[in-house]
Amino acid sequence: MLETVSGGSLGSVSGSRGQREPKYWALKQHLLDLLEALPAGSPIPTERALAGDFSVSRTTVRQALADLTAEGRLHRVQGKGTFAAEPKVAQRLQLSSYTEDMRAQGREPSSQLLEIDEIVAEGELPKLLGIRTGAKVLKLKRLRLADGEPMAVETTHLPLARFRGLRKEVSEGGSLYAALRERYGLVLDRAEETIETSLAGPQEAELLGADVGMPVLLLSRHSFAGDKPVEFVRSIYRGDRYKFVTTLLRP
Amino acid sequence: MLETVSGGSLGSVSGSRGQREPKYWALKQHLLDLLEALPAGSPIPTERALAGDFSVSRTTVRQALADLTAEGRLHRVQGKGTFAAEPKVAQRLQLSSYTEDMRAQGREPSSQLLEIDEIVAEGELPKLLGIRTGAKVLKLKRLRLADGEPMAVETTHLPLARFRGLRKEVSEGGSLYAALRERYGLVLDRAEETIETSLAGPQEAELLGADVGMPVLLLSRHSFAGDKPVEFVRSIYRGDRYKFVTTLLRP
DNA sequence: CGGCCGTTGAGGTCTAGACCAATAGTAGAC
DNA sequence: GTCTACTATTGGTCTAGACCTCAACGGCCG
Repeated sequence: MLETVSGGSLGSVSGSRGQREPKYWALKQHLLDLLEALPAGSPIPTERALAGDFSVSRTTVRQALADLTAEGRLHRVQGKGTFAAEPKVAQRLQLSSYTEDMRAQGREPSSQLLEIDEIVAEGELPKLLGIRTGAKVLKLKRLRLADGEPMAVETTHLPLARFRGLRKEVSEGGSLYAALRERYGLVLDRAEETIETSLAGPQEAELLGADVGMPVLLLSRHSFAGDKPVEFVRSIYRGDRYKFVTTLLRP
Repeated sequence: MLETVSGGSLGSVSGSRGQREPKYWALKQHLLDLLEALPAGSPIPTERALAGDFSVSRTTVRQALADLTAEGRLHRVQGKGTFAAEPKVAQRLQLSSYTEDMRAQGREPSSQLLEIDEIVAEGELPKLLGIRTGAKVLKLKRLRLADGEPMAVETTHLPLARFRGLRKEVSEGGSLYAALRERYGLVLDRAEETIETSLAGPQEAELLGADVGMPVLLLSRHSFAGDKPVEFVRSIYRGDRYKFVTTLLRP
């Protein structure tokens, strides 16, 4: 049976902390307690059951569930139910390829090439890649996976003029960084990264197997080899399943 | 007058992309277009006005507004209205004090000491600080500001035994890192940081002047001086206003 | 046996309206 | 003139119910 500690139901808690305590918030706290004792993947009661048990409307239940889903504590599947989510996986912030990153964590990396195109540089791209507006840019869009699970959607931009033939190589499934190193003799030695939050749109949500509106981590990487810009990458990671780890050293 | 490009209203868009296009999503896209042309701080129409103009229920309008608020595009104030939000501010990821960080960006840093307590180490804390369970820990909770704006809520844990007298020093407004350096001869030379997403709870939201449920960046920092752990910090940053920047070098 | 199909039940979207809480302006009392 | 109290307006919470899509199960038919 589901009950709060404070008496009968969730209703009118307005005496405990001297302030408002919305019902959806109380329900959320209760579900958090419940989740403590639940292994990942366990189903939790249905929306309608929770509404009945706690004598609130389904809308109120959904407000609590939406919060917990956005926090990465729940996983919802239409037609099936709502389940306790998996814990987060760490992603090391370092100047290495995706493949190296994942291997170092004992996960099996793979990629799906979603899109490969030659586009015309405009907006912020010319400045970032050190080329003129209108120059050709190689745009790569890849879905990154670890152990078969979608991890991130990565969009890479490279100046096409410097890397003739790269398109063919990457199309055939080669590693981008390996091709840069072996074919062009380039080793990336510096990168500027920014990390910020955003929300998953329908396209990203579908690719990542996530829910629309889920918080994501937006990672932008601007890489250099010998002070010349080589690539500009924007990656979208599921915020509920991944976190970034970095080690800082005093110079 | 507010109108979509596709005819009269948002209703029944179901022919455009062969799939569902929820009304709240269409409204959200429309508002994003509107925000493009709006300076930060401008008010947008009220919930009831939007509901009327687009012939949808207020609940549907609120779903669109909640998304945009979580994305940091809108700022909502009860009793006043809904406004276009400010753009993000960068926060450099480096092994330095908050004060140094902010100064380097030309912002005036300040702090408010919210809480200072001696607690007993339990859970993960003993391992992180290299002490035994039950040992005393100095817990500092501070609100970090830049130019008077709340930036983050920072909770620091230090092993009390190594730093007798630190409590008094910090209570009197001294800089923590300066005290460690000058009084205990300690220079932090390494830190492990993790960055992940979370949602603001009522307490953090109030301190940060943000809305409950807004995505936040949760930064954990584990700092060392000569291989001995010195502090463990958890900071909560507003995800809509700050992003983290770091430079990575090939060793 | 195997595939089709309807039923059941889950979450997803949406409505129309209610009351609460905070804000800001205004009219009246002193 | 100033202060207080009222009121209109805003977002915040909540209800009770509707209809949708999607997934799983099971029985019927070939």
